[in-house]
Amino acid sequence: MARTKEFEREYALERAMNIFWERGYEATSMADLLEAMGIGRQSMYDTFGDKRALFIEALERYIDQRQDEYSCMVSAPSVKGAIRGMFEALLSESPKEKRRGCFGILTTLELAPHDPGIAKLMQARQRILEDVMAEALTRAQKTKELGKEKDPRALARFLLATFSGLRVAATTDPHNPGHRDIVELALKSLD
Amino acid sequence: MARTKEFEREYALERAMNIFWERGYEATSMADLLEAMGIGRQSMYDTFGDKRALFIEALERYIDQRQDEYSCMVSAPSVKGAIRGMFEALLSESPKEKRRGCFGILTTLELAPHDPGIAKLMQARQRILEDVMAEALTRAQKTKELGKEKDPRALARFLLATFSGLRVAATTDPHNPGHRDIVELALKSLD
DNA sequence: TTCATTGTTGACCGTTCGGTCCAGAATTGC
DNA sequence: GCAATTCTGGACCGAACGGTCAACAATGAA
Repeated sequence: MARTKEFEREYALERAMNIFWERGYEATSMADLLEAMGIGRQSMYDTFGDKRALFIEALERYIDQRQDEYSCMVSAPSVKGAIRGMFEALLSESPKEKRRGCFGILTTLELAPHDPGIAKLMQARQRILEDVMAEALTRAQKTKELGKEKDPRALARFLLATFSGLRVAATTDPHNPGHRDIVELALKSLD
Repeated sequence: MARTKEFEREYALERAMNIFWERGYEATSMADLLEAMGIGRQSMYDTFGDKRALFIEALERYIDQRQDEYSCMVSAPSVKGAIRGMFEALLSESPKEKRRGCFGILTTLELAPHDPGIAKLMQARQRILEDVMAEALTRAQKTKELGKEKDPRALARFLLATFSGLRVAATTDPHNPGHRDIVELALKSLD
């Protein structure tokens, strides 16, 4: 019994996510966001609350997307192959994609140290990711793909940390072919 | 034949570095900086140029300090011991120190993607760090501490990337004791 | 002592910030 | 049709932003 919205919430949120991802929270102005989202100022405040609330929705959307990606990959028959695939996918990104960095890591460093709410959010999401990978490695042990003397939880922590490090390295120097060394040495931990 | 400065440039720069480190570039205002540095507005513009120039000096100071730290450590007789020491030092930081994160990684993600000058700076510094570590590992090979079948350059890349990843993990979750797993698995690459 | 030079101080600049207000347009139930 | 409700667009808000300017204080060579 009232007027309908002229824009799609999900589309606008996707655009906002990309802007925040590219520039970080502080460097992104409301004007930037509104232009990218293609909506008016008031529509934004009515629909999402304020800048911080919009940011958190965008961040959660980003993490959901990444989590879906990785969960999907790791559910493949060969867990080792899937993990290699994750790393290879990063290596084969274009320099532009590498330059872009990781929205999650950026947020952890830019906001989490001063924003307990965001810190909790990132912690919780990190734990979920670790669980998914640890479970996959446990599965790999059952199929004898991974030696039973390995500690799946420790391996999951190690691989995810190295993955983060590789992300940072790729952002610093997107054209450096030496990053393959990082992947090969990281994957040796599975032998 | 003119008035002398009432403040010490190095002291003021150190303070500015800490503020930028804690908050990042965008979230730090000139007012924040001037208060922390304890100097007047005009003194700052006369001495350092503008906000960006001050930031770059602060960033270089930070990287110099870290580079001196690591260079000093890896020059110890046992290279393996020194590398373990680097990781252990991070693990034994207080939660507050861990939360603080790494100024270099923050800058790489916040500014480097849009600021070619800063990107070049970070790339060059990363390469120097890699060289220092690769040379130390080569030295370790000569003293038979490290097997001669290893690739020092690849190992240096891998260890530095994992170190970055550990830094990010420590920032995300400063109280997590599981980060030791990352260190132990990373150091296995030296066996 | 004089005077050119440099450092300090605080007022001031235009711009941009995130956020609010309100008038009017569009939609739906009656 | 009407009335109730919601959405939209633009004017507007005070505050904070990075940066400049000009008056004044300190210094040292002549």
